[in-house]
Amino acid sequence: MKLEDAAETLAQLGNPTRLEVVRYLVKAGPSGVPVGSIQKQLKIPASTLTHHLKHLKGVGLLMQKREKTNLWCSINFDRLHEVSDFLLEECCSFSLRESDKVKTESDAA
Amino acid sequence: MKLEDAAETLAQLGNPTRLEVVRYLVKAGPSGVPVGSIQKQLKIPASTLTHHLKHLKGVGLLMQKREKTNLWCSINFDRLHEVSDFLLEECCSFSLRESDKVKTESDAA
DNA sequence: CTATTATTTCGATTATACTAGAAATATTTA
DNA sequence: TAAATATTTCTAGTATAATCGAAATAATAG
Repeated sequence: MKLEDAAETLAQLGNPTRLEVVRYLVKAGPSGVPVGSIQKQLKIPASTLTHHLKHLKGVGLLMQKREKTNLWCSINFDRLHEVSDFLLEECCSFSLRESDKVKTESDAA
Repeated sequence: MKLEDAAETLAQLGNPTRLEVVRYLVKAGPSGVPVGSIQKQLKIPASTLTHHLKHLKGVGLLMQKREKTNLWCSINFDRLHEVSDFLLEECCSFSLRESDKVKTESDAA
């Protein structure tokens, strides 16, 4: 995952309203829930919710599928894993050489 | 971890410049690096960097320790783990009852 | 076609974030 | 004290995001 994609995805997760939606969708599991149910359960105004869902969809965290009048929403678990992994990847491989950690003569140049 | 704290932390991670800093600090490992090294390596203007470091510190992702003229920065790995865990927690426990997933008569009320 | 339900678009307000240059401050060394 | 290095504060321009009511648009059922 590219850093900029990760940043964009994290930014979308970094809004309390959206994170609440994500959490709700995670709990809902793969089958998902209709937009209207999210709206009523979490008490988010419809237009606000649509706005946020568009954001989540934009970064690939949300999948939608229409069935009759309902638009079912579900989390893209793979995507969520990718982001989570990005945060921790390389956590255990401290690869900077010591010489890069302190200001050296060449730094000053 | 409370949802709002998680959201705030994710929001801070969701800026490309800050995420780059975080990645750099993760690579640097527990011993960390001075502010100036980050600034030169990543080519971030000093004032911009200070600004971002303050944000990271604000959500507990960054630890700082002065030694002579250098201010050493290191990642709070535990904090990073917490956020990462938040994203995935409950991922495998789909706890919404089916009755909550579809609009019901009581929904309409 | 009409009514009903579900969702989106529009528009406007308000707030907050990113960026970085210049000047200020701190800390050490000579 | 003076000089050098390191970091922060100040300030300001610019951009982007969050919010939500009202109206518009789908989609279906009768």
